[in-house]
Amino acid sequence: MKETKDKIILKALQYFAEHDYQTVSLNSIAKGIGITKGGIYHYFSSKDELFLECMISVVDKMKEFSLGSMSENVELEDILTALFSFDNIFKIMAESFDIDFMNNYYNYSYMIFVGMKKFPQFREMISKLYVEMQQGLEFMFISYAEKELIRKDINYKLLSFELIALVEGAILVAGFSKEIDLTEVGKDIVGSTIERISI
Amino acid sequence: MKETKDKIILKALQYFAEHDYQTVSLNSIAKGIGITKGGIYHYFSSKDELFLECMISVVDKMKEFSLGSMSENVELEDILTALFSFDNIFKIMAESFDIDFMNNYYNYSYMIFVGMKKFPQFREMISKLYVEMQQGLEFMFISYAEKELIRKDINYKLLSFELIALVEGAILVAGFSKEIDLTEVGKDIVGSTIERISI
Amino acid sequence: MKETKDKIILKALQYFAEHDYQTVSLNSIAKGIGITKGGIYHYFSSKDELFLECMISVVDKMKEFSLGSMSENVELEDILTALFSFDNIFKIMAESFDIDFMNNYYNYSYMIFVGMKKFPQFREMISKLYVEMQQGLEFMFISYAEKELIRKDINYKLLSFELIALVEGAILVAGFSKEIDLTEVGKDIVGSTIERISI
Amino acid sequence: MKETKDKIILKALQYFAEHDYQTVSLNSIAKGIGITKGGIYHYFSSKDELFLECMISVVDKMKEFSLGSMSENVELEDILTALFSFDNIFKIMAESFDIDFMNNYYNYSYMIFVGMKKFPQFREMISKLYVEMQQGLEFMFISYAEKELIRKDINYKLLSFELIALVEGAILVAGFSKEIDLTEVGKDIVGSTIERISI
DNA sequence: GATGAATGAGACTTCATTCAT
DNA sequence: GATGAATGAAGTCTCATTCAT
Repeated sequence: MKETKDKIILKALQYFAEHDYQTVSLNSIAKGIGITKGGIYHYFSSKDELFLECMISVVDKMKEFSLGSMSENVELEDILTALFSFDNIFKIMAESFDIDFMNNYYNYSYMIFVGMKKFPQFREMISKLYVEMQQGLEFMFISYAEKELIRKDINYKLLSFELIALVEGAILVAGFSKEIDLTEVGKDIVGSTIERISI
Repeated sequence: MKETKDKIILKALQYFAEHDYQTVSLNSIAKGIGITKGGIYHYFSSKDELFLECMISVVDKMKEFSLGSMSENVELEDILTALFSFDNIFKIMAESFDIDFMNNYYNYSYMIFVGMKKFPQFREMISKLYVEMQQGLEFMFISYAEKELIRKDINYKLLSFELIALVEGAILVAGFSKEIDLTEVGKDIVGSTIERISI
Repeated sequence: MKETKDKIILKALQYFAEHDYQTVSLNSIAKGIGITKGGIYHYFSSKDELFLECMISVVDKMKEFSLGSMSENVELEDILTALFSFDNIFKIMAESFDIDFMNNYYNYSYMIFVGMKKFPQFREMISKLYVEMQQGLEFMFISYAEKELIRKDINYKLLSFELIALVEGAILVAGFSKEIDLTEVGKDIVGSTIERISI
Repeated sequence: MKETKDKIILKALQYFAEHDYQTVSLNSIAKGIGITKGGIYHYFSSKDELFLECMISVVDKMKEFSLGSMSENVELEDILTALFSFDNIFKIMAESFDIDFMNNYYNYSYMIFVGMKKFPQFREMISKLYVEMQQGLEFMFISYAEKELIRKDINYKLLSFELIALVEGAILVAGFSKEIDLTEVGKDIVGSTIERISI
C-alpha cells in the first residue's frame, strides 16, 4: 500500500518544518507514525531521499498554487489579489500538509532554505518557479500595457520581480513583527500597485 | 588574550556561513585557526554559546548599518537610497567578517535563519531590529507628511513595512534569478516609492 | 520446482565467490534471479544454510574431480599429470558453476576459506578430502614401490602430502605473481617428481 | 602516548585473526582493551584504516623474517632450512602479535586473505613480497649453479616458485590433516630439494 | 510458491564535551 | 592558555528474518 509511504512523508514534513532536517531523526519520524526505523528504508533509500521527496511535494503544491492563480484569472487585479492573499496561501499549505503554517511561516521558509542548501536540484526547482512567476506577471502587465489599459513607461520586468520579492519578504518579516496584519498589507500592496500602473 | 577569542569567532562565523551550524564541527574551527578543540572551551562554554556570540556580532553589525543610515541622513531620498543600496550592505558585511556575501548572500540569510531557530533570544533581537527600522522609516515619513512635503493619505506604517520586506525579499529572490540586477532594482524601488508619496 | 532452488544456489555461489559471504545480501541474490528476498526462505531456512549448501555442492565437485582422476588412471604419471593440470581444474569449476575461476582463483579459495571458517562441518569435509587425496596418492606410490617400479627409500606419506600442498600453494601464490605460468609449473612438478622417485 | 594505539592494533589483530574482519566490531575491540568505541577513532579514521594498519604490521614482520633469512645466510642449505622451519615462523609471529598461530595458522592465512580482498594496496604488498622471495631464491640458485656447485640443467625460476608455493601450501593443508608433522615435512623438503639439485 | 511490508538488532561513525596534564 | 586522550550519546544505515496475503 502507498498509505505508509504517504504517512512517512507527511510526518517527516511536519517534523522537518517544526524542527530542522538534521535535528529530526528517522527514529522520531518512524515512532511518530508507529513503525520502526528500518521500515522507512523500504520506501526511501536514505534520509536525504526522504527529505528531497518531501521538498518536491511542497514545491509541487507551491507551483500548483502560484501558477494556477495566474492562468485562471483574467483580471489583473484578481491576479494580484490572489498573489497577495496570504491567508489563502497558508490555508492551502496547511490543508495539504496538515501543518499550521499560519502561525509559523518562518518554519516553512526555513525548511525550504535547508532544502535548497542540501539539494541544488531542489534549489533549481525553486529558482525556476520564481522565474516562471515573474515572467507570468511580466507577460500579463505587458499585454495590458499594449492594450493601453495601464501605463507603458514602467519597467514591468522589475515590477514583477519586486512584487514577488514583496510576497516573500512580507511573509518573512511579518514573522518578526506582531503588529503587522498581513491581510491588510496584501490589500495595500494591491492598491498601490494598481495606482502606480494606472493611466 | 582576546585575540584567540576573536579569531575563533571570525573563523566560526565563516564556517557557519559557508556550511551549516550542525555541519561545522568545533574541530574544524579549531583546526582552521591552528588550535585544538579543547582550546575553544576556554572561551566558550559550548558550541551553542559560540554560535550565539557569532550571531550577536552579526546583528550588531546589521544594526549599526541599518539604523546608522537612518539617523545620519536627513533627506528622505538619501535614506531610501541607502536602504536599497544592496552593494553597500554586502560590502560592509564582507569587510566586517571576511566573508564574501556578495556572491553568496543566500548563505548569510540561511545562517541568520538557523540562528533564529536555535535562539529565541537572537530571534527577538532580529525582530526588534526590524521593528526599529520600520518605526524609524514610519516616523520619518510622518514627519515629512506633517510638513506637507509628501502625501498625507498614505498608510506609512504599511509602506515602511513593505519597504523593509522588499529589501529582504529582493535579496532572497535575487539569489534565484540570475537575470535580476539588484542595483537596478534598488533604484527602481526608490524611484517608484518617491513617485508614490509625492504630492 | 527444483529449478528455482538451483537457480538460487548458482547465483548465490557466483556472488559469494565474487564478493564475500557477509557482503552478499539475500536481496541481491534474489534480485539476481528475479525473485524477492522472502522467496529464498522457501528453500533455505537461513542465509547460513544457503551458504552451506553452496559449499557442499562445491566440495562435491572437487571430490568428483580429485578422487575421480585417481581411480580412473592407472599410470602413475597420468595421475600426477591430472593432479597438476591446473587448467583443467579451473575449467571444470567454471563449467559447473558458471564462474570464471581461471582469472580469479583467488576468489574461489577465499570463498572456501570463509566456508571453513563458518562451518566446522564444511571444514571437516575439506579436511577429509585432502586426507583422502593424500592417502590415495600414498597408496599408489607404495603399490608401485612394492612392484619395484619406483624407489623404496622414500617417505611416500610425506611426498604425497607435499604434492597436494604444492597444488594448493601453487594456485595460491600464482595469484600474486603474474610471471608464473601454472601450466608450465605443473609440467615441471610432474617431471621432477618422476625423476625423484625413479629407480 | 602511543601505548593505546599499539594496544588497539594488537587487540584488533588478535580478534581479526580469531574471527573475521566483518564479524569483529570496533566495540568488542574497544572493550577488549578497556576503552570505548569512540576512542578508537582518535587513532584510526575508520575500521578499514585500522585493519590496514594491522595488515601492514603483519606484512612488515613477514618481510623481516622471509627476506632476512635469505640475506644473512650464506650456505644454500641453511637458507632452505630457514625457509622451511615452520616452527620458527609461527613462533616469531606469535611473539610479535601475541597470537598463537601455531595451532591456528589457518586463521592467520584467512586474515591475510581478507586483507588482500579488501585492500588492493595490501595485496600488492603481499604480491611483491612473494616475488622478492622467489627472485631471491632464484638468484641464489643461479649463483651456485654458475660456480658448478649444483646442477645447471634445472629451471631455477620454477623451482624457487615451487618452494615458496610449497611453504604456503604446506601450512595451508597441514591445518586439515592432523597426522602431518610440519617439522618433518620441512626436513624432507630440504633434503629432497638438495638431492634434486646436487650434481 | 512467492511477495512485500515491517521488524529489530547491530554496525560504523560523528562529535560535543570533559579533564588530567 | 592550551593539548589531546577519552567518553558517551545519538544517528544513519544494513539486513537477516518473519509473516500476512
